[in-house]
Amino acid sequence: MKPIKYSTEDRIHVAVDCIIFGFDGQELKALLIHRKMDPGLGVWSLMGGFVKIDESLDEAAVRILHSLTGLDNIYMEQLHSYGAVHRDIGGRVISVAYFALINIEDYEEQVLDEHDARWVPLNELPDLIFDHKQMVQDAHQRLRQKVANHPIGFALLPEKFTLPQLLSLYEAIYDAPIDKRNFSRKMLSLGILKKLAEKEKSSSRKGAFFYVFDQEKYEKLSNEGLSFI
Amino acid sequence: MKPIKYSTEDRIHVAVDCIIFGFDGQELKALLIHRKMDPGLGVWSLMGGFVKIDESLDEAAVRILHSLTGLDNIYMEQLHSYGAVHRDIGGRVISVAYFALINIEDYEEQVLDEHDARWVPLNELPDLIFDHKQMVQDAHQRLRQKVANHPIGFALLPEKFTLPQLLSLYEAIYDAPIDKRNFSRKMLSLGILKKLAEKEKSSSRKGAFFYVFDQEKYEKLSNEGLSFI
DNA sequence: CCAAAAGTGTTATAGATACACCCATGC
DNA sequence: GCATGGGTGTATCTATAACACTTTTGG
Repeated sequence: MKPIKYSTEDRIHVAVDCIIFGFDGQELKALLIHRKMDPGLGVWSLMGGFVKIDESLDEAAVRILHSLTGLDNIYMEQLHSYGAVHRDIGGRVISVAYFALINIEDYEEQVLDEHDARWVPLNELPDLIFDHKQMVQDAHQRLRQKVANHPIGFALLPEKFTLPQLLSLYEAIYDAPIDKRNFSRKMLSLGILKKLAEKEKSSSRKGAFFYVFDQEKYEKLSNEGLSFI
Repeated sequence: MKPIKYSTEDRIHVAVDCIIFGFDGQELKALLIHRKMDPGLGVWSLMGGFVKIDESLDEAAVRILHSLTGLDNIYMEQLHSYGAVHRDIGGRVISVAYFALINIEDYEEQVLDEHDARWVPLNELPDLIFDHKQMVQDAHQRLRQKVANHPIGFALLPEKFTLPQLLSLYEAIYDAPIDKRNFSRKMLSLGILKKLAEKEKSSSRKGAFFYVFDQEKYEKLSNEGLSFI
């Protein structure tokens, strides 16, 4: 770290807040906690923390996500920075929001209790502290845009997933029904899904074939912009 | 301002840097200055400044834009926050980048000299300080996405503009030729341009009709997403 | 044999693309 | 009358949207 050469005035707390999305097969959910510090102790909140002087914004986001979920190598993207003067009643804090997509099955029940955290469906959001509800809504909006053109939805599903599961995910994200014939034709025509011989048998007698996302094929194709959905 | 309740550790300089776009009828340009402070005095740079403790990020962006251009009520949008630990050699500084679209004719030559500023075509960018070149490239990319779906390109043109001018603008933004018949059909079919009786006569003998962007019509239509171009 | 979910094909429509000629005017 | 840029129409193709029946199999 180089010595600080700028004046020490005008330095500001910078926080990172994480909108963590999960999908349980039915609904799109966000991981919320009860805030563990004053002001606002106990109020519903996103997971967050201050950026340390010797870590980048991205590193802070990874650290904060890890501290709540125990997970690494998670899809994460910077959303927006929130900088209203009085957005945090504890003092001047600028917050850089990140959103993350995790496979909800990877998330341990026990960690939920340790952090007093809960998965909450997006259409049943309680009041959140500060501007966190706005952040969740902005993240949801961004997710909708993004999954339409980028293969990131898979991060919300297990590694092996079925087309009906993928369809349900998109319907949950858009909160709208999607025609399954058009959907599967389009998804498969992108050429980035690898069909497995194995079937998922728990949700129907017939069983649905598993697929995996083929990262390599995708990178070959995606010299910019396939269109999903 | 409420008293600071959080510890004074971990406070960080937060800067705003502005990518200011202009269009001279031919090329898309960015407004660059020679940096006026150490470290990096004299190096090509974006216009920027530290966020003050009692102003929001958006306010800081407006202030900084105004200080360089004298302009108010300018289209401006937050782009991204840049937070690598050593991105600024003068100390730990997180930068929130904003991009602005201005009508280059509104910008006074004299202000250029006062600030040692210059309009530089995007494909002739010199080396810029820190990560500013990345910021310009990210902003250009975002502008491309945005003008495809939102009526913000008009902010780069005079209030009254012709279809050929608008076409040139889009061609400059995408750095690609666009068919003028398809373009004007599509633009006009959106129903957000008002044709004036008056013609622009300086660039052709026949003259091209002026249009103005019809904000009201747009707001009526745009309960989400027209598709431009 | 039946209930439940998986899988599959065709038609209609809208939007995108490609393409070339006439028009109006100042000189 | 001619050079210059402005303006316009049509045909093709591709992508999307709408829509319903057959298949599989565990019980």
